Amino acid sequence: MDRNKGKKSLVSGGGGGGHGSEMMEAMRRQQELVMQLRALVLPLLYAVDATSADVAVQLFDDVIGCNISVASKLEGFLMMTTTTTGAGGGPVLEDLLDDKSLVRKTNSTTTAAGGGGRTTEEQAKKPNSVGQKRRRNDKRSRSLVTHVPHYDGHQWRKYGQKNINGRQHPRNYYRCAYRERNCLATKTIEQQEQNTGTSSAMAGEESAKYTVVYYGDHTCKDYSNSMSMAQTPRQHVNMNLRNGEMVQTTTNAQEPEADLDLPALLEVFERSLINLDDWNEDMISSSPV
DNA sequence: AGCATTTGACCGCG
DNA sequence: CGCGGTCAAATGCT
Repeated sequence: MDRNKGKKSLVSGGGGGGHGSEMMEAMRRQQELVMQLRALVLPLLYAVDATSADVAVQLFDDVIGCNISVASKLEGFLMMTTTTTGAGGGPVLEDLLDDKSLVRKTNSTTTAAGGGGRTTEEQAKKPNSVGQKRRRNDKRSRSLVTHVPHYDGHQWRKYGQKNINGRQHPRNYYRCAYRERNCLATKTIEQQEQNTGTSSAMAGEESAKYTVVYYGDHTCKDYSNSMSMAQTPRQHVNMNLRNGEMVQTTTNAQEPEADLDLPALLEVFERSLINLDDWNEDMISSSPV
């Protein structure tokens, strides 16, 4: 069957049912573009003027916050409208059916003395425990290359690190910090191997590029200040550009969501719908720098 | 003391 | 069977 699994059928012609899907894709694309712009601008701006860069961080954060908030509500709205039969709206619901946590581990496994000193006898004792690992869904993944992989406006928690064969740098696995909030968004960050010209060794650290691959969508609530920050002083964002990572320890995650008029929003977006024909979901934006 | 990160093991898929 | 993704206890950090 010509299901939309194999290819991106929803962005091809634009005919038929889902304007909402196109709008979701437009929102996602907007997120990616802003993120790329942020990753491109911030390091340069910080090298010049830290104060202006800080303002830029707030602006970027605000833009992304608005975008994600709208996208989240739009997705919820689409799921409500498509209901069960899903006349033409299918892909979102279908993707959300990835219930990996349905089974998890049913065994108690109290003897799991995991971590560093696990003995070999214990792993033989529990063949069916330690949860079901399912291979990541490769569809709907969005990747980008950036110098600052942490400037995506979200808060992530690292849950794994793997050494990929034949690569210098390991691959880091992150999940949304609000995974308990049914947010299944994950991402992987992997530093690209660069053949440094032996001239400047520290340039490798400073201008290291990272391949960030995003999986899933953020269905969590508002992650931070979102769109009502014009009045709030908001906390400071610590940025360690030397290490290439941003330490952002926000604790105000309990901000309620703002009310949005989704029908009006849909109307606005229908009037200015972005053309998505040339956007691949696998776009590895080779930013030439 | 609580939480995020680390890190070895487990497991599904190709 | 090996690789890659995830889990979860241990460890480190604040």
